[in-house]
Amino acid sequence: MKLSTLFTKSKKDVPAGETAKNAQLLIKAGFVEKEMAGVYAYLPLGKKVLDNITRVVKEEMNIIGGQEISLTALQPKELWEVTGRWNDDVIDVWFKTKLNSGGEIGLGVSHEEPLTALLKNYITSYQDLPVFIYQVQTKFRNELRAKSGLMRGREFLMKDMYSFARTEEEHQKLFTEAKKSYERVFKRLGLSDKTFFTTADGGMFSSDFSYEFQTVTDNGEDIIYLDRDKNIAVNEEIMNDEVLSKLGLKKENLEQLKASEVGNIFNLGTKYSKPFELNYLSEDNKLEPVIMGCYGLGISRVMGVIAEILSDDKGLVWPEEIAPARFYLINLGSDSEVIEAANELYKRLIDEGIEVLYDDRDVHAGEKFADADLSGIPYRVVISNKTVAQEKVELKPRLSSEPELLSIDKLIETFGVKL
RNA sequence: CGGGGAUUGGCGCAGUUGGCUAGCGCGCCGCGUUUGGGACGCGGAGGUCGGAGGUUCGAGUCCUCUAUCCCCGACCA
Repeated sequence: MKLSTLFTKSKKDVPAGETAKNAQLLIKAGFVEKEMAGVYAYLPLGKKVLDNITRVVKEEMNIIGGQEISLTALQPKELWEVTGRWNDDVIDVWFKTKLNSGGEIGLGVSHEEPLTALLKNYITSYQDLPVFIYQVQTKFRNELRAKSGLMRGREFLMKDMYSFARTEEEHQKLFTEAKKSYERVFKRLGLSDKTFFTTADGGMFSSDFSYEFQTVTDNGEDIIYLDRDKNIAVNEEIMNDEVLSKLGLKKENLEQLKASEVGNIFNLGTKYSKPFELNYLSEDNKLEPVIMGCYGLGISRVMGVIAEILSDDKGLVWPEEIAPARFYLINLGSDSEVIEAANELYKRLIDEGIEVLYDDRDVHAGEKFADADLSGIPYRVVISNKTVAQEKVELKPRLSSEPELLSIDKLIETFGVKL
């Protein structure tokens, strides 16, 4: 993509009211636009990042056998009355509205009910289980106070996966697989150093604990207590002596940290399968309730968290897998040889299947460098009189301050698609 | 939902006790000079001051109501 044709541009100022670092940077760099509190539109570069995060998540869910579907955002009241969760005292963040033809509907806050109901049409035998089903969808929650930029929205993108097992033991197996896949996701997203498996309250989903992936950041909403040696944490909401001894943790080894919940996985047991009568016939011809699990991952929130914690004073820093492009290509100056060389390299990179954002604008070097840094694209490639004279290009990783000169062939050999 | 702050061109802001054609910076358009870290000169376009009502000869400025945004708290399935 050429920057001269990209309709967005970076800003020098950000709204004073926007204090969350993630929102400030993403708005400044032209990745998102705020529509209202907790509701953001994604612009071309931001949409690429969001899609890339989604891609990584889907790949990992698919590896463990996740089957992707897409449920509906419009939810009929009747479905949620089965579990009592239509009641505003139970779920107080519904966006509810009426159909012109009569019924009452809500915008999906989560999807346990519809999926459990749906599976009644397909799960009848022990031979139909186990199964992982997931979707990536916009969720709507009427938060009293949206805040922290992308980290607590009223409309946000979430991957929610559900597991369906025959027995508690089978559920545990699925749970462990899902947990591992989450660890791979956070590793690929560059968050693993700061993300910890955390035991938390089961909330209204479960009478047992729930488990969260908490990424340490000052802008987080949760407080966790981390045992660095054991690499596990406890959410403040369940911190007490009983829980600690159950988890084998000692108070004196714990470090108090602020964190943001980027993922949440837990056992639903038969909480939903019972009311919806989602049963299967066992080998010995007995009707048994399906054991369910739930695995959430806030994709747009993760994007906010990454913007928040991986950035530096110059701007965003995207991990390679999710960056909007691999290279930020700059032509320096207006000499025709330079521009020609840069244009040629741009074409070559496209031919080689390397994503590149080409800053072909007629602006000063400083502005291009500043935007290159701000955008967080992993590698900056500069074509100038100097590089043209030596028949080389200049390469600089986003976080490095030392550019290196190398030939175009070497560049492509290093970064091109391996066939 | 409680408390605090805010709303003035696309963005960031200023606008004294009410007073004349509402300013500044960024960005934008044109011409020229520049070109390895957000350059400069000259000339332009663009706002009716969140909304509604009121006080007044006169309201961006005062009063009432209202909407929205931000922060702290509560909430967070």
